Amino acid sequence: MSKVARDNMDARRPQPSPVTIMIGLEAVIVAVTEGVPRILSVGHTDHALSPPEHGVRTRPEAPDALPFGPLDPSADCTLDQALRGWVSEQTGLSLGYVEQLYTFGDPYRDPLQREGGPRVISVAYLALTRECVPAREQNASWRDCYTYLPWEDWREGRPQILGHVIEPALQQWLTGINEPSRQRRQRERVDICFGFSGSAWDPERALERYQILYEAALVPEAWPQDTPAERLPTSPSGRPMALDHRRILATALGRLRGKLKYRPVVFELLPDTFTLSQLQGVVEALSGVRLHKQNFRRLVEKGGLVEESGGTTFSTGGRPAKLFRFRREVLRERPAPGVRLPGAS
Amino acid sequence: MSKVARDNMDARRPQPSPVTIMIGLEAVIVAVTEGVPRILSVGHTDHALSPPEHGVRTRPEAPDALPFGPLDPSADCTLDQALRGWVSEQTGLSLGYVEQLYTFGDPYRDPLQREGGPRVISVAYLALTRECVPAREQNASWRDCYTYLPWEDWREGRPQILGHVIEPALQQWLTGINEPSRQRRQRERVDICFGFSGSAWDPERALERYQILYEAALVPEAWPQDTPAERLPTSPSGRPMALDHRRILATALGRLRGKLKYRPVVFELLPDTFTLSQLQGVVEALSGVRLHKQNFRRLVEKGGLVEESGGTTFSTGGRPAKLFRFRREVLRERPAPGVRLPGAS
DNA sequence: TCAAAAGTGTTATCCTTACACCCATGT
DNA sequence: ACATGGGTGTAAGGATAACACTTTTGA
Repeated sequence: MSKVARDNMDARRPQPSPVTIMIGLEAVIVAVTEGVPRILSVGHTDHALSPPEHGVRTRPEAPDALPFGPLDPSADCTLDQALRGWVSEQTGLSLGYVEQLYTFGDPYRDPLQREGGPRVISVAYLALTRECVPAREQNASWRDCYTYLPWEDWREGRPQILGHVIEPALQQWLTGINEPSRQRRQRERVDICFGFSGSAWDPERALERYQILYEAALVPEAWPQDTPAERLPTSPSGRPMALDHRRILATALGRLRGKLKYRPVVFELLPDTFTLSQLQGVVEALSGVRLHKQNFRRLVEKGGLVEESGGTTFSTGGRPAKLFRFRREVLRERPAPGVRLPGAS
Repeated sequence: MSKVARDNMDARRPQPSPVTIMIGLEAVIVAVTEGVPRILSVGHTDHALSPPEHGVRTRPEAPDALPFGPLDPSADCTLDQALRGWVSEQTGLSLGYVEQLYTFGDPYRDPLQREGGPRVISVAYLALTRECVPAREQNASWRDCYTYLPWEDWREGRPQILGHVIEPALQQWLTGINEPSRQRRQRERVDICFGFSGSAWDPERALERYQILYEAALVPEAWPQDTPAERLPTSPSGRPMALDHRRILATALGRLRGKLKYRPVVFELLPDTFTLSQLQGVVEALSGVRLHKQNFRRLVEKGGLVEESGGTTFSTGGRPAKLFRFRREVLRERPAPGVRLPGAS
């Protein structure tokens, strides 16, 4: 090996440092049942089950959290394997589709570091599963992901919370910005992300929206640890989560919404055979918008995404529906097969 | 804090382990000049400048590497800030657009771990920059990214190397797979990724293609460290890089190609004003395919992506060209503004 | 018989693609 | 004059979005 390359190698040797590093693996495990997109969450207490009211001053003491497991650096496995391992151990779920989302490494994102603990770097994953097996752990359960991000669900029209709570609060935040050019930039960003002032609502921008709410301190997660209860600003609702887990959830939702359009990931969430309404229901649940029935059906059928399985189901409430299955050959035919959302420009 | 939540916290405390963890930040820094997409690479020796011949048995002793810097866990900054910091320190470049790509954590991906060194987790970033400032470091330089991934450049038609080297080598690899169902699955995967057997070429699948070449041991990076020179399989060309850096490069290229279509990232690589040909040249350089001139122009103009700046340039070789600039307002008007490639289904 | 959900048909409109052709400069 | 690259017009085909309408079940 040449001297140059050896020098580069040497640069990688660890410097002595008082702070050690820990890798945490966090998983957003998604399943859709009866039109509800659910994620597996742990650590919540039962008395906290009722969702907080809009605008109520609140700071839950035992917030929900995403399931996670530490990485054993001496273990002889990849990050993915480690993740699958502890998820199966803790919950009994064997994950199918798994995708790395993002690595979060802000200092002090875990309060433990303040107490002299290690610096925790979290590698977040998105996992999709068909079954909602009740988790093996006592304190884990499947929860509607829109309890955490209620402004993301537009299926019943524009969510009340946007007009009643979020828009005025963000306007107030914007007027509080002194520097004019900064204010203009932020106003544009808010308009684009939240669809204010005539901008369109883009379901994929879930992370950017959460990020803005965080910067504007409209989510309890952004408030300092030691804020006295009476000085807390009002929460724009949405159930909080531990640490930055809601940010991770928003990342997962945005990524999944994007992926729907160009990869056939929906089928990871459906049984082998399904009706077109079921398929549409899952897409709607995840994207958070309603789709035009006839056009949706034509798109997936003529797009070669599904084929009739031959069977029919009578459990529809109306006329029996044909059963379909995913048509794998589409992978050969089209470069980016997925379910196009309207206005996907 | 409730007992449940506290238990969760405690699970995050570090276990005693003989193996320590190190975080490395690696950057794929991209710039496009004169139609060549370049990345900043370090650590190569001058005598290795000539590209290896197709099919030559070779194992460069001082491979090129991506620039990287270790994360100081006690430093009070985010991963992004740390990255910008050492890039500016080492190269003098101040990065504009920066995006996290992926975190690589396979054990023993760095041979140092075998020698009892720490487990290295690499967080890879994609960074775009306009200027090709000659790097401050002696052994850093800008290099055509297709020297590393020659099969990805279809601008002059289908690359020779695909038909002459890669396709036969992969066919041989496939016939060597004993289990029939596995062989069928892998054959389908190869066809889809490389566009064999009538499948279309999808520029975005750069990572999947590299991954296959790696699994088929067609890149030197996949060969065992101690392979004697005479037993080395033939390389399907493409200049190798250190560790898994070529995989990181492939990740970056695929991601960038995808992003071009729905986010206006090209403009991060162009000066403030530019001609439409320059714009097209950059898109072509990155996507690796030629685009239809007139349609491209109409798409970006009627799509509201650019506006005339008023000026013209005479350094074209033909008729002077109007200068354009990026039209920021498009962000408001369209949910996902980008440059559509042909056949984007 | 009616509600509910499945499924079919048709049309106007826009966007993509491909082709042919003209324009302004340097040599 | 001509080569070179910049720029315009137009027509065919396909995809999208919005309509109204029929069919088949359970209650």
